Amino acid sequence: MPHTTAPMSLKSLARELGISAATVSRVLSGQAERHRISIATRDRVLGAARASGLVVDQLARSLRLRRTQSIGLLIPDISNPFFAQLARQIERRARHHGYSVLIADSEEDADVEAAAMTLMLSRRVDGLIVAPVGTPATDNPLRSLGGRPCVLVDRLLEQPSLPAVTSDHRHGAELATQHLIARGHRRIGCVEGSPGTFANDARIAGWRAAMASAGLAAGDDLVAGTGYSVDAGVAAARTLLRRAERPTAVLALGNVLALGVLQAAREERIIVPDDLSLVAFDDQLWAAVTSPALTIVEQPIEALGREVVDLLLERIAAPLDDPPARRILPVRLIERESVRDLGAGRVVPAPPAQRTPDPPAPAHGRAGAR
Amino acid sequence: MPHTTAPMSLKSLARELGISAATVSRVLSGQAERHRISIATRDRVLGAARASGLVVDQLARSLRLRRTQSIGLLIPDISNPFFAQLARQIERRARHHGYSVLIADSEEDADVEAAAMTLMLSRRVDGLIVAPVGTPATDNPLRSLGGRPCVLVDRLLEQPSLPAVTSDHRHGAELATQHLIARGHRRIGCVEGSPGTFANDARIAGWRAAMASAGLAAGDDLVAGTGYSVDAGVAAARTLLRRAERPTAVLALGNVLALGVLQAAREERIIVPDDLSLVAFDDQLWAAVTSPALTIVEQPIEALGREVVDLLLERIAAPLDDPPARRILPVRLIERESVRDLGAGRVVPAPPAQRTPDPPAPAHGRAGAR
DNA sequence: TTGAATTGCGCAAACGATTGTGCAACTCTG
DNA sequence: CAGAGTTGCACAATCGTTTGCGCAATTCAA
Repeated sequence: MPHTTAPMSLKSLARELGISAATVSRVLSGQAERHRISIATRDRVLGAARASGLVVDQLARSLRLRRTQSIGLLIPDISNPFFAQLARQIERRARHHGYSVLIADSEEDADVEAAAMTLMLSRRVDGLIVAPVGTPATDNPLRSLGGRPCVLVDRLLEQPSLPAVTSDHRHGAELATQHLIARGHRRIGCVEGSPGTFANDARIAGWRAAMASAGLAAGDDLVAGTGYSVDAGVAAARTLLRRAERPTAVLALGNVLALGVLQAAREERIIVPDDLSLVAFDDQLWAAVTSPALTIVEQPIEALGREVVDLLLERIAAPLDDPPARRILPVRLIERESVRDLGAGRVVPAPPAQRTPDPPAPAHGRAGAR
Repeated sequence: MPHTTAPMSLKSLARELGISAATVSRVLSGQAERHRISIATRDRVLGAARASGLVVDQLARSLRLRRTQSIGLLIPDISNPFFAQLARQIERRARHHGYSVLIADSEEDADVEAAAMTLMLSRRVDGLIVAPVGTPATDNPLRSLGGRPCVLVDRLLEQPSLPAVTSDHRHGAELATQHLIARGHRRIGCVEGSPGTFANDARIAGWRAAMASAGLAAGDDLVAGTGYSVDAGVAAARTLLRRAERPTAVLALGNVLALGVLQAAREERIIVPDDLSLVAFDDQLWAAVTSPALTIVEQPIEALGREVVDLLLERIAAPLDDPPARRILPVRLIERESVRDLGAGRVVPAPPAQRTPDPPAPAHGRAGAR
């Protein structure tokens, strides 16, 4: 029978029962045995607590215990599907361990990030999971968390050496590039996200490595991009596609960027994959129904969430475990229809475009529905 | 100069300065004037606070103030792009007003929802924003929040009469249906999400109304669907597409469902929009690059977030404002390429096969050649 | 019958902030 | 120079829990 009006507290329950708050507290926290509370008293407390719908105040509890049973999550853009899914996995795993999650969106802005982090620390989160915007300034809270553990996710940082969990961005890019090279592509461009962030730069490095070991040029004229938005993707793709020597393939270092590439290609009347092959990062539900269905480097989002939470919780339980562990999770390539096989080693220059209707592509790989 | 080791508190700062915590508190909260703290003391406090990187403990503050400056957000699936965007807007607006957001994902499960809500209440959120899973049981916390305000979003509820903000789901469905009817469609199906949830049912009602006022049948044989997932969408679309009298158009009551429809159509070798027109709900970045680009009923997500936060904060500031306001925000139709014009008023029957009442599962849909 | 052991629980001090009240030490005023 | 007014801050209670310590009352042993 819920009292709609009663902001019942442990204290008031104790008063009603004519016993001390201490006893109620001990009963409710299962310490009845250890403190030799009589069975009778215990049952009376339990019964009354249930009947009144008592929920103990976590605020007061946290204050006393110096532990909030909550963690902070700092994400650059929660509306980016990759981070949305990651956030979901993290929240789910944390809940599984009895932790709540305080989420903030840094909007890829270092100041917002710093402010949000300070706020979370002032709310006494037990630990922090951060996908950092970039290398933090010296007065950034990331550098002096109040002794509370912090684990990075998706993006590593050199400067403050913190434990981290990411997927193997570099290898993902290598895989994608090798895939294209094996299908005869020689000029392969990159539409990048935010230069300077770890995931982005690692992917660029992977691309460069693969190109180099195939003896191919990987100059700056093959890279463009200024951020993880569709518009930035469109602009970058346009730049690349208008180069004198147009790439026959591009890597889009993010699924939102792939949308930009697709859109730019439409505008320029360039057919994917006939005139331009495309490999994108981060699988999404819709990646199988774009035209064409996208070949994708998939990150293990669920594993990322699980690992990062577990790692943080380990640190919370036993701090000061000095060597900041780094877990790099494997990625895999999902082949769909956005890559054209140019045949053995031949570079086929793109023909002057002319719009052909979209072929009724048959369904292929299923989007990663978890 | 950040003390990496100092968990500085207002209290300890006061001790260091040789003054009382009361004074420090008053200075830090800008009450120096009102309490006639001398300029000298004020500056000494401010300086020391800045130098030591002091952040006041919000836990203790909240306990004393009986106000946490935080709100809870309960979402059925944060990885659904619609809710992810909504969450972002809500978090952003709340932050703008100085509130933090505690997010939980109910996974469309009433028990998880109830547990999460209880947890949030025990963490003393000042208010709650909920997209409810369904009509809550009598012992659901939604029915007896501890006197704290709660605003629903996206989904209304009849039972506990709470203020709410949604978009005009019903009118959106009417718009979409009228759009199709105006283009000559007569058999228009619905792929629904979770029957019983408000948004879903309102859309169905809108569809029925539009069909009825055009004198068209809107029977249950034109509706299918069991949830907001791609797989559910595929299954529902398959059911519809295999009916003896196949619809010439379908409404997908959610963007993820549209992906399912697209996929099912591929499998059945039915070309969109040539053989089947499609209108979906909730615009997404990728909706413009699917094949074909999707005609969409768009919800004003930013406005939804803004309104729901503002409404909640009003309630927090001045509770007991009895009439539970409901704000219904307008939607609009974005025309793209997934609807075919069948010509003025001509009823183009789907392949006029033999009239079989509800065949459970005919072998395979005809190859939609025409 | 008495001292020791056991049982069952309450007292009170934290945790770290906020705030109404009080009280010295000045500064005026006449 | 005495009383009144002002200035500048400290005291202590409070928010709701948790927990070390202690103390009555009962039971037991001798």
